[in-house]
Amino acid sequence: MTTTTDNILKRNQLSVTDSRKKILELFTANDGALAHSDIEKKTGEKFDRVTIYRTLQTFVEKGIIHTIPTVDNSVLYALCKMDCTEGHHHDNHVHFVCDNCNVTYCLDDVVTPKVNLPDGFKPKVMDVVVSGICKNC
Amino acid sequence: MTTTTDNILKRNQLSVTDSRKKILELFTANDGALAHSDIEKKTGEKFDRVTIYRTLQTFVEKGIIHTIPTVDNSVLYALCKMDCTEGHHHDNHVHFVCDNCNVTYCLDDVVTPKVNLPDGFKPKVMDVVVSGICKNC
DNA sequence: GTAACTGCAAAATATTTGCATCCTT
DNA sequence: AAGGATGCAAATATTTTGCAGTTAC
Repeated sequence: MTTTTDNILKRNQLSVTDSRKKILELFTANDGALAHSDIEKKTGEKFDRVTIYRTLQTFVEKGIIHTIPTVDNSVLYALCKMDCTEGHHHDNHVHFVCDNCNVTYCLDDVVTPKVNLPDGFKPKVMDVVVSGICKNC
Repeated sequence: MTTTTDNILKRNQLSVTDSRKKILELFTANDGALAHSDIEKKTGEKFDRVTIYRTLQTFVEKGIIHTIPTVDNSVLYALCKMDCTEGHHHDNHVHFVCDNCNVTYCLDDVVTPKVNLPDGFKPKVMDVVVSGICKNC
């Protein structure tokens, strides 16, 4: 049987390995964003730290996941839900960070609003980070 | 003669030292955001790396500067233009990163738009990061 | 003079690279 | 079998901490 994670990997011309499957599963199973350390914990330290770095980097390059800008400058990753392609990531995204439980949500469905920039600034990509209280708190 | 930077420091109950004056000057003289490494370079490595870390941290705590969320997770700092007070930073901000010259601008004057979040999400603070081409490129 | 700030050394963390071995195709 | 992926070791880079000496007030 071919699982969803296998498909995602194959579609991106990546060989299907234990670490990639497991890490990708974490993302599909979770609607929150994950930090490198979360992944280490949730995989039970089964994989080398270096492997996790390389796997995440590969996934970002392929457009499977993307990094989330955070105010405290921790590094967070979340699944790309739609048309992200290698190299360029389609990110008109809204991210939500809960002040209480500290989970970061990637709200792909929320439409990003327009902003009026000063003269001379030409916008291309926009990332929005909202913080507050989430639906589960 | 009392300079502006001196005033800012005094207003925040910080003693006026060389490093603090110089680093604060960099921020007031620049409309872009600064990374730790920028500060090292622009001060001509005159101050210890540790002093810069501590100075920046102090400024953030006092609400003189704030960190900017970046997609590539580098750590950037910019001046707070208005009513930021100790502990809590008033940040309905728009930040603009130029794809060309790579400068980050802190557009305090731009009004942040409203977004419609899914049920149960209560927004408090919103940070917007726009990238594209800036007025000088 | 005293409290606060700085610089140096070193510890703790985080990230990257090289290479030999193992696994996927 | 061949190319790519992993794990280990080690090199770098980044950030934090402790402490003694110096400076601002």
